[in-house]
Amino acid sequence: MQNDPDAGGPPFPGETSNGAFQGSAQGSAQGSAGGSITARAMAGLRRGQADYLEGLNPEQRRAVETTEGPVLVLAGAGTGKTRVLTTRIAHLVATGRARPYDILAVTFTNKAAREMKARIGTLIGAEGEGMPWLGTFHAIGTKILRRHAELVGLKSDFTILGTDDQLRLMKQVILDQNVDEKRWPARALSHAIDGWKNRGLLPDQVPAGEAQAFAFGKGGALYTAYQARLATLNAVDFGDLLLLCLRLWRTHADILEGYQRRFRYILVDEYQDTNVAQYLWLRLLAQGHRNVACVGDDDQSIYGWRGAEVDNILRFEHDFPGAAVVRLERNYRSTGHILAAASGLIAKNESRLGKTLRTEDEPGERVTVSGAWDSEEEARQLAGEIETLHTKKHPLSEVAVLVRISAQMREIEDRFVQLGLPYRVIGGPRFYERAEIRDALAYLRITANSADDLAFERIVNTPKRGLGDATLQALHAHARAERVPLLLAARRMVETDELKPKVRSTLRAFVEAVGRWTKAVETMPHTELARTILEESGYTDMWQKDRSADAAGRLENLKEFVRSMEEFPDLAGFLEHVSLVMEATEAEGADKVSLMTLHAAKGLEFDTVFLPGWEDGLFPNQRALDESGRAGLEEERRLAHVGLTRARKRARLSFAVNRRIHGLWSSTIPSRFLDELPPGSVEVIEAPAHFSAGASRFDRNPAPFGSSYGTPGWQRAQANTGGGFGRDRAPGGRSGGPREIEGELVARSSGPASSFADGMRVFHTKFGPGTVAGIDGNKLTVDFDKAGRKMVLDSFVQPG
DNA sequence: TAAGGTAATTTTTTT
DNA sequence: AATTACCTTA
Repeated sequence: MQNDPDAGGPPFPGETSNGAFQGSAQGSAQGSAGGSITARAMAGLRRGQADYLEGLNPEQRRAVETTEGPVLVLAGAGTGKTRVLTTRIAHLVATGRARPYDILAVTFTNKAAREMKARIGTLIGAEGEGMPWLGTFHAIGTKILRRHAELVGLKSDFTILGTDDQLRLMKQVILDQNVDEKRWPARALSHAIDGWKNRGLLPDQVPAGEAQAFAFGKGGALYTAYQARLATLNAVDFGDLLLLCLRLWRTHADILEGYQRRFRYILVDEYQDTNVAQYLWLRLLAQGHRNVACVGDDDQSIYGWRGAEVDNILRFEHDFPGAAVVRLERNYRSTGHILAAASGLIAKNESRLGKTLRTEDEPGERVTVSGAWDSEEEARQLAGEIETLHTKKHPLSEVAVLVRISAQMREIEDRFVQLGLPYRVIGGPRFYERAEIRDALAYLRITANSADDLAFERIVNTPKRGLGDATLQALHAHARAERVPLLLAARRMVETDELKPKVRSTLRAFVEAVGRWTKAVETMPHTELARTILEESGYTDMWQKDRSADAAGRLENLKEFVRSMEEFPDLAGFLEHVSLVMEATEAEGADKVSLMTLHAAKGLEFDTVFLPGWEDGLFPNQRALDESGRAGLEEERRLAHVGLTRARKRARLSFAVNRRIHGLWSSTIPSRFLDELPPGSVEVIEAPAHFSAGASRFDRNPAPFGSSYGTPGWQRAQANTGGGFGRDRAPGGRSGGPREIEGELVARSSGPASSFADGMRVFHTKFGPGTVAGIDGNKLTVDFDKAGRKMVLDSFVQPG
């Protein structure tokens, strides 16, 4: 790698393999009137220009051409961020400043890495191996760790654990340390450890107070024990892939220096999403040549809840003194009104570096806001509108519905199914996360590596063989005492009389089967081996016998799984890929509506975007507010900004006045974000004619929000919907018929906030009779005769 | 051991 | 409402 025979080429744009210079000259010849072709080409050459730089705006160009020293590129939504990144790499290579393998380019997702690879491929013609150091933080971390595994106490073929394996391991550790798993569930502790790892903290670096706050003061001990277990299994979790790099570099300065020297140029995508560990990782590497370019957008930081530090981007200039800061503010995606709405909203955030997106596109349609009686109606409305668009030849693949939480998807999907509207859900449980795939993987893992205890445990009784808890306990005891893997322990125990005859023979059959498969690794093609294993183990049989609805789908997934193995040369190669790239390759191209969460939508764009559920509590999400206060609100606002900026031509916001939350109907008020939108770019839509009869108050009374949007009337409506509308809507029926809403509102706003009082006897449809014990706005605390003390919404309680 | 019932628990998600 | 984890019982 250090000595590349092809590396000596001169830094001369005209001679790069893609023919950039020639292409430019020809292009000019076509459109040029005069005879100065050569002169102009030479001039361009002198300035180091090639046609990959053409079409960049001045800021983009600066971001590409400022190659030396630290650079922070603040790239707003739709400003050509990826283009800048890829062009920058092409530029570095084309001008001879670096060879592809001198450049470290990190992304967060495999998808982003893949896209960047493809785009660089078309720019400089170097495919695949051309950029060995382009990848996700974790992929590159893995690559580095495999080279120096022994220095951090691992073998170079260590396995990378997924989340479920992690949890399984944590459970064992908890058991070992005699911690009550009821009080301290494995999930919580795993999460804590993840958090520490995200902050770059090894077990001995965790602040003592913090470590003691977990598991009766044993937090630190558990972390240490967990790491020890990982080491004995020759395994790492995702956090380790970065954390152990840090440890390696801190303890072996020579190795660090090697990497610092190797990476002449460093590029980071989505910098606003980096956590502390990633930040430290980068900072160590960047100490060498200090040519680090970070591209990000503080206004699109939406992963604070999983450890991303917006601060990293906010203090870049402080960390890298003398850094050049380039702002990309010209948006090439959205029309004027959409951009104005998004900008106006995000301007309400206080902690931001500040950018003002602008466009030279036409204003276009205004962002629409519409209300619905309840979430079902909202779904009907939205689906109806999509159908209308579709009949007007709007491709469905250019329509997206972005929701705050996945629970919102259900009603929308139901409606789509009813109408026969083709749709696809993006995100959700990943292919490799599905139970059947993890099971199949576990079979392959135990076959490839007989010491993989976690895999063994997962499938020893899947399908059910009668090897339950008791058997596993015995195996564990033996394995621990002898310090051998479970499979080996099992192999020994079937030679003794420790186990009951029946269990013994089943276990023997299982152990022998695994042995057979392991032998077959050498002789049998790996896809055939996989098929054999799934067949012989009875695993496919298990699903074939399963009568549940999704069994067929699972079998289909298994087939797809085996098929996907074909792309890899052997079993080991496949397993390596799978541990890091946990995603399915989705069939693209079909004309379908996309349905996803706002988080999943980052980086995507569509002509038309629907954003349902803009209600306080849902969006901004109450929990985010409760847990992170103002910072939480700002992150929610950034999420709204991300949602709006996904739209090229049309953005449609909506809210429902009643929504089912955890199965209970609650009345809701429109999101505060709606009020923060610049009124000039917003159009409030009144009820379309196709509303189902009587379902909407907009039908009979067209103007509760109507043209008076933003006026005191709107404000008042907002202030009162919570207490006002819901009351008429006891679950199970619309008692009393339609109301004159406007009159009701006025009356309400001057009247008392609640018609309940402490000590009043009330009746709740679900919890039955009870006594009011407290009132907080529209929430009542009620001591129910049967159900005990509950917090309920007054709309479901009747005086009684 | 495994099925079946009950109680608890609900954001966002990548690697 | 729906999923899921846990606990009881056959």
